[in-house]
Amino acid sequence: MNIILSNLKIQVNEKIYVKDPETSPLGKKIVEQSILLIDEIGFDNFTFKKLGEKIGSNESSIYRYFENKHKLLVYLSSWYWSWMEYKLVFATTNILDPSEKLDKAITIVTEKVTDDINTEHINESILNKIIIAEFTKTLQTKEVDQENKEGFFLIYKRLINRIVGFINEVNPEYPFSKSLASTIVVGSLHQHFLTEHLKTITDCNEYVSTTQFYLNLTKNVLR
Amino acid sequence: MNIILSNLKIQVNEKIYVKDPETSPLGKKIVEQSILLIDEIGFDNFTFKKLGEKIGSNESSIYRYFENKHKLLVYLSSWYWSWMEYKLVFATTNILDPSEKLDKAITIVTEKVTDDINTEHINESILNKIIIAEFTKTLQTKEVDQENKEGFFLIYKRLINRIVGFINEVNPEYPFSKSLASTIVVGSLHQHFLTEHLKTITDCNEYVSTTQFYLNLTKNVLR
DNA sequence: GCAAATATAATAGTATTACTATCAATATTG
DNA sequence: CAATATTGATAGTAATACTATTATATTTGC
Repeated sequence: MNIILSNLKIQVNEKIYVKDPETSPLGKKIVEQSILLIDEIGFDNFTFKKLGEKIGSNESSIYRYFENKHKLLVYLSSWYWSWMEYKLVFATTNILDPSEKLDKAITIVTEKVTDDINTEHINESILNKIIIAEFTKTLQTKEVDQENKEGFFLIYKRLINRIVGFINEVNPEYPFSKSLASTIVVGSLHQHFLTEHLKTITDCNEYVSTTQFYLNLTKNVLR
Repeated sequence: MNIILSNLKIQVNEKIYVKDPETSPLGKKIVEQSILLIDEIGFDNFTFKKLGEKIGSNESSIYRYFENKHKLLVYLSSWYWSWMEYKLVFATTNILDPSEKLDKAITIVTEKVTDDINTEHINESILNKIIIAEFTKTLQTKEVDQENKEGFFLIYKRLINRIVGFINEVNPEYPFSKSLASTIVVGSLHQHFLTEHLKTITDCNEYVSTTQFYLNLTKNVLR
């Protein structure tokens, strides 16, 4: 997987950016440092001015890559889910047993993320923290229907539907495969959040993982 | 239940507001109309200035009730979960069979909400739409740990823990009752959101309800 | 019923945000 | 090396998120 990923450019819908940040050093710096800054101060407090100061660049230069900070977050999310999709595809390729394949998939999307050294400018571990803390904000806006039409969430929906396919292989009779898949993916983000901030309403902690909870849940639901 | 609720004041943590909006006509108007305005334009576009214009009142008057719009949203959420807790408590009182009680509880927290005519100035149906679209924003801020310490989310956590109690009654061996309860409550909000905006990654629609999905899931997980 | 206290409205003002526009300086490329 | 594209610097605007002050109502307590 490593070799393949190192030669692979994660593709993100062109409508999300003004100029593709992967095509220049400044663009890459914007992506790299925005991840660190959003993690540090939170998306709500994040501004292009602050990012400009952090990277020693002008605010107006950042606007040449992204229309606004919302689009930047959508970009980071798309990148994350696309990267996650690759991990999932490679981890499940050549596995014939449907249950084993589904378990692998659930493990990939629910476990804690470590940095992928093949992507120079992106720290996936920190990006994962941002996704846990901020992902639903990309969806929960008044513009969601318009942005959905423009394909902003295609990669995310494709990832969910890959898991739906695995669920259907395990139990073709189960009538809620889509809801189960979306529950696993977005629910595990929430459980990670609770583990960090509201420990009294989750069982997940350093000893019992979110992955265990969802593996157990899925096994029981589909048997 | 109606008679009881009509005499009942929903209690919200005092630290959330500057002045209790329930104590004056202006306060009630702020709560009533903020629900309508947030639903209309979305929380991100909502400002106290716009609310002031809507209710024919001055911006500065609103600041005497709520420090900022985030606190107002936390107030509305607390109110909502408190109201939900009453519905849950009354719906489950005197039911002896644990499974039946849990099913009732799940139904209450996952089904679509209709207006409660006992609360003059609050339209619960619209408030439910706001909770679906905006609730996670009350948690997902950099200040979550501080606000949690101050008790901003107590009512919500108490509601989750009531459901945890019901789950434990049905199956005391199940090791993930807290994660299951939080998954049901926040997950059902997400399923309602998907039903409205990203229909391709949910099975819930006008014929198959979110409630059915969670009743089925819980039954299978706990048997 | 009136004085005192409280609540609300009106106005003004500040710092920050979220941009857009223009032009100069610097790199890149053909 | 000239043309082109990219970045930086500066300035400017409208909106946001407040705070402060003072005037005007309204409520309440005696």
